[in-house]
Amino acid sequence: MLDINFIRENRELVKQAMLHKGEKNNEVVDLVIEKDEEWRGVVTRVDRLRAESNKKAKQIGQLMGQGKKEEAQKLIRETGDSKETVKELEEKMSVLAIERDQLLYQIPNVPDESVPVGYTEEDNEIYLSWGEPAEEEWHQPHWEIAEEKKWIDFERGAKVTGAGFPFYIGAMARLQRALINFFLNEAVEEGYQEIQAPYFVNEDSARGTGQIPDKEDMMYTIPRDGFFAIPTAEVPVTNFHRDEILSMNDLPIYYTAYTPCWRREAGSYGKDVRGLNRLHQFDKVELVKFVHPEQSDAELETLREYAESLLKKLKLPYRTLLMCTGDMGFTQTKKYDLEVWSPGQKRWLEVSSCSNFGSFQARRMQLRFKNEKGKTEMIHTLNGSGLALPRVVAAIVETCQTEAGDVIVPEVLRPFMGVDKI
RNA sequence: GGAGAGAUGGCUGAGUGGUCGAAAGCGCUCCCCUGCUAAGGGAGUAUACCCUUAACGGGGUAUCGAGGGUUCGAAUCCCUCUCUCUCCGCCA
Repeated sequence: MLDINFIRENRELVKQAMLHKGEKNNEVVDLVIEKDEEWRGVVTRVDRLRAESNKKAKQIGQLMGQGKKEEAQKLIRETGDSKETVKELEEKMSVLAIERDQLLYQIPNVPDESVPVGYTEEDNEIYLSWGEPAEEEWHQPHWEIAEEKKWIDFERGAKVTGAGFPFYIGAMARLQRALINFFLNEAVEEGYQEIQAPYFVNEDSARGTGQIPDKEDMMYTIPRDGFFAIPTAEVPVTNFHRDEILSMNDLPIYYTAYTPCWRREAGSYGKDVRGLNRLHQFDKVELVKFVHPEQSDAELETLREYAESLLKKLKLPYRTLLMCTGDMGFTQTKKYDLEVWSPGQKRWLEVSSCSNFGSFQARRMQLRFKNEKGKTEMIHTLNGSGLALPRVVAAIVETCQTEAGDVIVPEVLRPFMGVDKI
């Protein structure tokens, strides 16, 4: 969420930002400022009343200590009338705070100045392209190749669990394991600390990274225990430092984690969901950064460059999009999407999304650090995929297939695969 | 799953109804002393919010695992929950 004081001082900027992100109901900005003013008024009254009764209680304590029981009794009789008022006001105060926060949660992060203003994916900017997308007609979509080679079993996955939960078999299972190892090794080499995270999180964590309240439907729930199956490692890893105050010397912190990801993907059907394009369970290696606010712009660029380097090493043609204001999501200030070329489908597939969240997530999580002046300040968080597996697998299978039908294993994966072709 | 013990500031640890936001020690920061890494002396050292100030600052409120209750007054008493530890059971 945004800082209420920032909103107060930048009312028009925040309203404008909401319009740019495609949120038409920007009068919530005015409402939250009104609500905050009301809340502050009540806080002031409560604080004053409590100060009075604290003072009296202290006097009574002193009198009791000196043995002046009768004088104390007299004072005790005088109290009590303000007690009711305090109680009423306290209730009002907490109701107002909740109402204010609910409004606050509806206000998205403000996009960075460098982000193009736009409302559909047409408005995203092609930031750069790498490699020559294969155009030959004989390239098959990966689901055909996988079926011929018996590499992926969607039917049995559907029988055992449901649609979108495939089995990977033999060389395909091995390829996934190879990619996980390759991605983790590269990340560690780059200076990210490898961590293994829980696959379920509680409600506070889901709120910390912003899945709740705005993207609640994306997650699978375990209601009996109040858990959510993680939709991305971003959730447990970013929440790792929730409610902490870090020292400036700790920064920057880089983490990488491999986890499966579960997404309900409610309401998405059609040709986009064929094969590995969109699954309910998939594997991903995630990258998370905690950085000094002044560094986050530069850190986003190095994050993007690192993610791109993985595609280069796999020799998969890709392009990088700078997402426009309307297409980049609620919590981000700036976001790049990396899309790999799928020669069998003749389309681009998103395999990574690198985002800067500024202090938006940190404020929800109360994740702070002591700055140069010894003051506590919100940290900036960033994350990116490095990378999401299924579409990379699809791209490898389609791109590296020869006309004869073999799939040539990318060189960097051969140490993990043990073979040159599958 | 059953039984018991516990949760206090960066850490260790005192505190069982009143002047406790909290002793003491350690750590850390600054200053003093000392002619050289040591030792000693002094001061400071949580977080959030409100009011006030141009600012430095000042005043106030809340927080001793979380939430609720009793009381003029709660770290301290009562209730609920969470977590940690020990023992038993079960188990990859």
